[in-house]
Amino acid sequence: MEYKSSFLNEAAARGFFYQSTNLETMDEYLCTKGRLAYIGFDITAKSLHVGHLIPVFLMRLFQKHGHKPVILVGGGTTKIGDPSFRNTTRPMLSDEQIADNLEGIKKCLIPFFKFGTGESDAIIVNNADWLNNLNYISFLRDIGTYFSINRMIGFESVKAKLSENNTLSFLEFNYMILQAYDFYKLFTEKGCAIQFGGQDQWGNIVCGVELIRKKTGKEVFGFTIPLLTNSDGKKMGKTASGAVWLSRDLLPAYDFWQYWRNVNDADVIKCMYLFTDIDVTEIKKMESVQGQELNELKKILADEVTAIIHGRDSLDAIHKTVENAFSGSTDLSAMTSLPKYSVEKQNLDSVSVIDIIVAAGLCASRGDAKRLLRGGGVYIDDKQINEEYKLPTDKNLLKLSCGKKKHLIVEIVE
RNA sequence: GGAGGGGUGGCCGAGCGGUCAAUGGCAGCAGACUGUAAAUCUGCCGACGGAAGUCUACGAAAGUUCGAAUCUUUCCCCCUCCA
Repeated sequence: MEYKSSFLNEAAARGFFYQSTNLETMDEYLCTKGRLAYIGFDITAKSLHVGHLIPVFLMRLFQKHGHKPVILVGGGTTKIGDPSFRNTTRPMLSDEQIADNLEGIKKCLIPFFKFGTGESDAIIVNNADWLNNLNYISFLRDIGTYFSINRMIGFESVKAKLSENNTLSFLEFNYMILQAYDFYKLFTEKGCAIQFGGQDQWGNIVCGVELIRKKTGKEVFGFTIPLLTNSDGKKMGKTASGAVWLSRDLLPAYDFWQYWRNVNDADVIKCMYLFTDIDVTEIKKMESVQGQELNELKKILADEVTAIIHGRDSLDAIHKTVENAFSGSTDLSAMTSLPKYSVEKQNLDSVSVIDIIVAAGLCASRGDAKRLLRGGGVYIDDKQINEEYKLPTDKNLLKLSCGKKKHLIVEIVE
């Protein structure tokens, strides 16, 4: 389908579009540059992770097409916790934790946008600014009157929670109303007439659209992104061993790059569309690539995503490390992106490989490290070692590997 | 307020006095095969210890018992039905 606005065309072509309210009018509306749209992030951790990338990249696209992204951080709503499609209640966070997380998240957002006061410069707003000081009675009279419980319990997100015998607390039930209120605030105070969100946010977004219509008689728009899953059905961006963080304090650029280098074959093209700035027509040409050659695409994908978040400068070191670490090269000094661990020469007798593995955080416990070693998962300079192995005394650099992908440079110092 | 049913390892879910560090599934880790992919097969999967073993753990606390995830009491939490 062809849209009038360049933004919708590209968003749809790249796979960002799931559903929207009044598509035609919104399309028309977006033909004028400098429109505002917002998306909200809860601040439950001190960094964004790969799961947040889809909305972030959508916003980036929005800015690319001359519009103004409004990033809403949920300093207020995080205190409530969005219950949509969750079966456990979110843990309550203290004010200090929230403030701390907020700083971290802001940092994560910086590489994606141009911030400022210009027509299409992104801004960050915090809903704590208007939610924290709400007066209960006047809020109920002013806003609560527009919400019907009958209607709210009809929303899929609520129904799901109720039918699975989970408790939906009144606190959580209010999340929807507050999110609608956010939209209302941003519309009336900043003229922001579009809200983006994940597919699971549909109900919450529609609530906002309705609230604004009832209160102001104006039409605003909601736009949702499809729930993207891996080829194996898991939510995209979720890895098993914890989230893939965007903050470099939590995850070094090298590991971030590796995450993308290792995506499933079936997901490479999808990720190209969503997470890179590569032109749609260019990606189209890549769609025919099959089999082993996909590895090349994975490298491009990894490069492009990493460049956006960690800067293009970070790629050099990563490439050098990868070329050496995965080719059996013995040039350990070239693998600068690998973590390092130092051992003093005089301690060599008392320090075992297991000690190093645990101290460097490659295994969670000594038992874990031992099992790994027994199972043949530990290598020194690419040679599998066994329990009798002693660290050599005649070298000053060693490559210690746990499995084929996790490497550590062991430095023996005087 | 009343009656009933529950709370077990990251999750789901068995066990219902010793053989239980706890079946099974999922997730995870490693090995084989490959392409740093997927699928498949094999092994591992509480902590400490070289090992024997020790410790911690079946919602919390007390108790019965030689011995408790399993029995009793109290407490906390969740669910269902009734009012």
